[in-house]
Amino acid sequence: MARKQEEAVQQEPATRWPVSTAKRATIRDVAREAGVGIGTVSRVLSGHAPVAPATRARVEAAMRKLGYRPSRAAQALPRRRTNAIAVVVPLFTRYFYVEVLRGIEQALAASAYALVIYSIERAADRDRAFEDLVESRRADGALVVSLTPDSSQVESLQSLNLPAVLIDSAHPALPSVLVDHERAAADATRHLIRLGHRHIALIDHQEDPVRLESTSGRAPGYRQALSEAGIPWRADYEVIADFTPEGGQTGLRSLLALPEPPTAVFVGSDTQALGVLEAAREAGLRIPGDLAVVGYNDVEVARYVGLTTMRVPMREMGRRGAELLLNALEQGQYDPAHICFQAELVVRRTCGPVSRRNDSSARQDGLQ
Amino acid sequence: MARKQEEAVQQEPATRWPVSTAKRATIRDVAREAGVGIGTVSRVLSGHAPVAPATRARVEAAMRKLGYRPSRAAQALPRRRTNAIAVVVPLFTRYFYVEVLRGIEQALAASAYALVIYSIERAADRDRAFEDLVESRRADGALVVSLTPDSSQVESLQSLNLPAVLIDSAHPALPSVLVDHERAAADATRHLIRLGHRHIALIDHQEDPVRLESTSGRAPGYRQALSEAGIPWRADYEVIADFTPEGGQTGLRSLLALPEPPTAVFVGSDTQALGVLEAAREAGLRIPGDLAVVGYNDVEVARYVGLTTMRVPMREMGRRGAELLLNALEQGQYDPAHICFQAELVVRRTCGPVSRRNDSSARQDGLQ
DNA sequence: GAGTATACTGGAACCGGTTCCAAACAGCAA
DNA sequence: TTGCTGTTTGGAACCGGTTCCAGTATACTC
Repeated sequence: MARKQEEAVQQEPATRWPVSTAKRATIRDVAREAGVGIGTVSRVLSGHAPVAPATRARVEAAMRKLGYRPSRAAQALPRRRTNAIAVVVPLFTRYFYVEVLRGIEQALAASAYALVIYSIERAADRDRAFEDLVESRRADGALVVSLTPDSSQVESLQSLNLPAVLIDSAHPALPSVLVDHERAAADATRHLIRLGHRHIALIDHQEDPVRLESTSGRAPGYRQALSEAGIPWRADYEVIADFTPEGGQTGLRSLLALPEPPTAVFVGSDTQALGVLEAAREAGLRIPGDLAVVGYNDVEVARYVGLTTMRVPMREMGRRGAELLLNALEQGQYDPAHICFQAELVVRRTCGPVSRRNDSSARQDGLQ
Repeated sequence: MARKQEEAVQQEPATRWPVSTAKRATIRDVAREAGVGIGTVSRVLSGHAPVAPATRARVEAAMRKLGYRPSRAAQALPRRRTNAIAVVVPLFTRYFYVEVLRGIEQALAASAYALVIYSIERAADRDRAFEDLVESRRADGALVVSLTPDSSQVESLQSLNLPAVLIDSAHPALPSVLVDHERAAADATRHLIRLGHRHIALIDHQEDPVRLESTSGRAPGYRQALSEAGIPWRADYEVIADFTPEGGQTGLRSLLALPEPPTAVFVGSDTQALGVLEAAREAGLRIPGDLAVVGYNDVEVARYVGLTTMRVPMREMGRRGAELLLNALEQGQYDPAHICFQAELVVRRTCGPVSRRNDSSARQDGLQ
């Protein structure tokens, strides 16, 4: 009888936080205390304009004495900038997005910008986030991950003078950082072909529910690599499955049930690939002997599981996107780049030559 | 010759974003357009005070015509609130923190609050974040994850009237949401004891670099369970390793090198437990036959790998913490709770009875 | 000693909202 | 018509900073 995760609430004497005690000191209080004008205090704060050393010292003493802290809200108004950057990101939990966020965070850490997150779980959120972002001018710029704003949204961004950079999505009017998914998929498939495989299946996931256009490009790349090699494309070798290990698992099961099961699978995400490995083990297949598997993304555990996969430079993408945006903010104009990263094949233990018969046809390393 | 992940930059005609074109319409513009006073426009916006239907319609028409959007920055000043909540979170990449964030996000999605993230990677960041948070009043409240503010920080939070809730850490003056790590560790160890194990090791990680006090509680719980069962504690069975799969791997290797290696390991994190499983496989140990493993957290892949582990309700913790904070903001006073969640043992495939000799002593399910 | 930079400084005006007070107006009873 | 509520409305004052202009003091030149 499993104990439920009950939560024990320990009551304590009610901790009222002082509802309206100490009023914060304002710039005028400091000015009075130091016997100077508010302009002088402001100058001391910003450091832009010259202030006599003696005066500066008096003002600083007053600030310290009063525990003065400038209010960002008040600064934001005349400065016309919030010193925050908004990130619009779908499906917070997926490794890919977390990694991108991490990269963004790294780039922003050095700057003075705060990070405001808009998480999108459903398509409806998407528009709400854009609304809020654009309307409220809560941030000075936006990073949009894996989401393509529609033209009216791009228009409002522009008319509001709100610079935005797309990461893993594209729009002609906005700078973007992307991965050549199509080429990556082709490379992954070519690797399997070079290993001698002719029966190569694809297990991919549906596009994210919030991403309106499907630009994944994995299927096109896969097909192209096949056709290059003169391998006929087979509809029954292309499986769409959930973006979960279980999805991959059922995906592979259905492939193994075919009259002529594949000897290799290219899986559109490592998350699914983990399930593929599990299903293979469960079916008694030896990897890579009986089945070769290539994943996609290079998730943290992939290295550990020994999964051969296409490494997508997720963190770098975030970093680069943030840098682009910071530049734009600084310069007042876009760096007009569309930066395209290439995924890199990482060979590990889950793929090898097609069978023991022709093991001389290729070796596991030095292939690229 | 592996192709490096080069980035191809495609130049495009410089996309200058209009530097200072359309000035945003202000509330005064709307008032003029609609032929009313600014007060009336404000009333229409807020909906608080009564406005004659005809007037409201005129104002709304004017707003639409001018594309008017109220500025949050301007609203924040007189309202004395920013409608944002700050989350101070260490080590963004760890699954635990991402899950907590996810829970927070869920709770906040319904509210009108934006989410501002302060990510802490080094101890120095911690104070900087608090400084910024407190000083600048960028948010109306704060959620602090796994970090214990020092007393001066708590003081400034209180003197500034900034409500804060701690998640996975505690302070007498602040509400908190935590897990009973000690009990959880004891439960995990007891489970192994009940399976008949007497040689039980602990592999744990150092405290997070940014968390000053070490309140993990895993070692104490482990030791307590041992002593309850009359099993002598052995220094060589307690290993501290990096918070990575590799850490777990080397941890287990060192345990296996002992003259009397353990038959079971309780690992302080699933991340490390994955490495433990790998090291066991590599050493030719059968799991759970030769080695029983219990992890900690119930990371996403744990289920999939079949890892028996203590489930920590990470998302719930985030959600609950955010709710506490939202309540505090709404009511102007703290819900004075210290909420304590219990971790739950999730039995999967990585632990079983001590050896084949006494396999009748316990069964894998129905143990709790 | 007058003339003129130069270095500081004070504070009004402003950013774009909210709030509140007083005024305008409508409706109704006396 | 007058007096008295009650509803709407206008706009000044304010939130807490920044900016800029004008003014004062000091220094330097001739």
